[in-house]
Amino acid sequence: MHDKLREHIEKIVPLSDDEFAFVCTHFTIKKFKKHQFLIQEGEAVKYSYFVISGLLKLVHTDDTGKQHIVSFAMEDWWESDFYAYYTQTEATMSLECVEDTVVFCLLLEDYKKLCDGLQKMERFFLQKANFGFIASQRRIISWLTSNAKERYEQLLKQSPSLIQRVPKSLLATYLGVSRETLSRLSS
Amino acid sequence: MHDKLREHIEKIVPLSDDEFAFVCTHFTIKKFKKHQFLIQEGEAVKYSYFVISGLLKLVHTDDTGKQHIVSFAMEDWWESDFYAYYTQTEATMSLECVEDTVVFCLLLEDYKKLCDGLQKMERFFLQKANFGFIASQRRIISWLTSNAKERYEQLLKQSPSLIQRVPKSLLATYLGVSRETLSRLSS
DNA sequence: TTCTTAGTGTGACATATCTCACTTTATAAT
DNA sequence: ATTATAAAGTGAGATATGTCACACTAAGAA
Repeated sequence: MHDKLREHIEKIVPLSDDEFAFVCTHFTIKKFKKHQFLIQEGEAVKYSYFVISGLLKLVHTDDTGKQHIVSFAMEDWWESDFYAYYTQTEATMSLECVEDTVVFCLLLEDYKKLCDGLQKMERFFLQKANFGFIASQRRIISWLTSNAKERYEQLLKQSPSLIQRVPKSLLATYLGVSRETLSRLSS
Repeated sequence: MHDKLREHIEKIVPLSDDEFAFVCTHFTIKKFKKHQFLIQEGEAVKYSYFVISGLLKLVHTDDTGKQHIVSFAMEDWWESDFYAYYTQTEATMSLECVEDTVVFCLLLEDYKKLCDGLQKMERFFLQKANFGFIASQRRIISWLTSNAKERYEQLLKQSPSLIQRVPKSLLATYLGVSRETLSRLSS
């Protein structure tokens, strides 16, 4: 379990054994079953999560009750309702298991201790945040430049594994088209 | 000039006079006229920019030559083609003045020195990156949940000053609709 | 197996948005 | 003041996508 975390961090900053041991003290492991919620809209957000295995969806529900998938989180991804997490306010999104999932949990308090106690980890989170920002800017560009079919093809190319694991109706919700339209596109 | 930068940073981390003096040595000031380019697609990205005054647009041009505004940057915003900047690769977006603009310029090298030399600044950039990510995630949600009219109204509410300063044809490009459609929406 | 539920495909029509062509109105330059 | 240029508005038809209704298939539970 912990190996995965170490590998992941060391892609960005190398750690000594002692340092990694220190890092580990800040995380707890949790396991969830398909359909369980890690975060519920309207409630507090205690943790940010690092996914060891499984698959999560981050969902925003609009006024009309329609669900929209803001992002999927698979192995090696960090996920949370980050605004609610950093500002300790109510969640505006829910985080739910699409598959049975194992995660490392990080309290905001421990996140801060980690950054204070080990500058390398602050460096690590900075790089993660920067590339997270870039990734979501790319998704915006994809919206601006492409129609539903092209966006679907881009997703196919970029995350072929996702397409195997997720029902198409969920992919539609992520791509921002109706499931009927997506169905017609793929045929 | 420098006051603006100091105020901006101190919203997140307090600085002593010495520390701020150290910070300043990493920046250079530049002035640009309307229509000038700070970054050109296909070229190297030397700097990230902090906007003192004026207005910039970050533009992605698609295969068909159509321009899409990825973001506007006004006073107190940081802007660049961050992927190209961090990875020192060719720009895939251009950055152009919508108005005469004054910026502080930060070389990647100096960005790194700043983070290494003063942990507070790394903290500052981390917070900026985190909230930048959150902001662009919100824009994605706005796309997923709203039609053109609603997105326009959200923008109006959220950045009323922008609407005064930019021609509607540019706003259309930012909102991802044709200028004709936007024109019909506002009437 | 049999039943139930989740996922998928498809037809018909409604709606949003785009595109192209043209006019009108501002704004800047001489 | 006059002319050029940028911005904005509008009509008409084309296209993309949404919605609703229904049929079909696959997969899990009894």
